[in-house]
Amino acid sequence: MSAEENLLKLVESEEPDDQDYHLQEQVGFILRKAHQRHVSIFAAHIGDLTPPQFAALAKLRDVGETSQNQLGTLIAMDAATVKGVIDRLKARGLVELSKHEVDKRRLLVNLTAEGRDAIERLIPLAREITRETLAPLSAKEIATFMKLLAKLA
Amino acid sequence: MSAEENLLKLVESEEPDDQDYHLQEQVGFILRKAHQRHVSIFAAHIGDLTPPQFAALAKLRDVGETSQNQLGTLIAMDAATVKGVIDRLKARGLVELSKHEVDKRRLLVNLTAEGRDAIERLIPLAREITRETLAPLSAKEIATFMKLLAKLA
DNA sequence: GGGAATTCATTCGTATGCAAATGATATCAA
DNA sequence: TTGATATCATTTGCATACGAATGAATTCCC
Repeated sequence: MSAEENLLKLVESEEPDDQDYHLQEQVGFILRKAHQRHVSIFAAHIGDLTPPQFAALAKLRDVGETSQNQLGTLIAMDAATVKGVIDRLKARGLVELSKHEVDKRRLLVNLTAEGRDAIERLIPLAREITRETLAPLSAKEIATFMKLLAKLA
Repeated sequence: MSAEENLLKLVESEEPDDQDYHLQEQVGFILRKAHQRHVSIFAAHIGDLTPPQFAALAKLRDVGETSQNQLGTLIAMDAATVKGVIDRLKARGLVELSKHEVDKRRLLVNLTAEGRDAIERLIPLAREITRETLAPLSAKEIATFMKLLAKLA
């Protein structure tokens, strides 16, 4: 039975045959592989920064100073994860931390001059990473894919 | 400028404006979020096994006994990662290890009876996970999306 | 046959990613 | 006002994920 037939069955809630379960046809598995491929392309172009670190810098460039938690929300990282990312960016002098004057719970994060330079310099590379990641698709396919992927995310 | 216009520019290698770089429109970022969402759906249905652990069991069910490295290749994990996954499955009695008689470098992995029971029991849940992950899309969109995603992975 | 290159597995180090527990602060509501 | 709740941040523990280095075994090829 083809992958398409299996998917159709699945969506229509027909009774599936366990013999027809194939890992390599499952969204989750392919999603994981596509993500892996992208990370690999990213690393080939930007070796000294990870995608999450880049995301933090890029978002700080957009929104300016924010709290660590708020930044995490903006780039889809939980509090524990964002802390590690910010710690490492701080250790490299790309971001600086300060206390919120009014709300003493908050830890404000902002780009340093060096961090701003870095993100501006990296954005053209990031465009190339996006281009290369999408290279297997035609322009029309890219438009379709991005629309559907956004629905899933 | 719209996301679509930016993508078109990018694909056609026109000069982009750095002001128009938006993290939330980049494939990598959305791919990461879609993957996160899937993992979360997976955890809600199968709490005592991770997607990589499930993948290892499902693939062993397909192919039977294989070497650890070969299994890693089949489920897209490098040697270091697959070792950890197999170690944990072994600790739980779901797989068993043995030495290859001829090629003494190889470590053979196979399902135990318990492991086989587990994967058979979990496959219906995995179908439901796939269904729920794809729920935001129509049947037609699913077919399109899976085709394009496969091209990227 | 034997040295070079390859393959298999392990280990180490670093970096996400998330659940759960904790502490400090802020807000809400009776 | 104060007690319950909620929010922000940190820490711990566990599980991927991968590069790089290492050692053992095999294969390649002259």
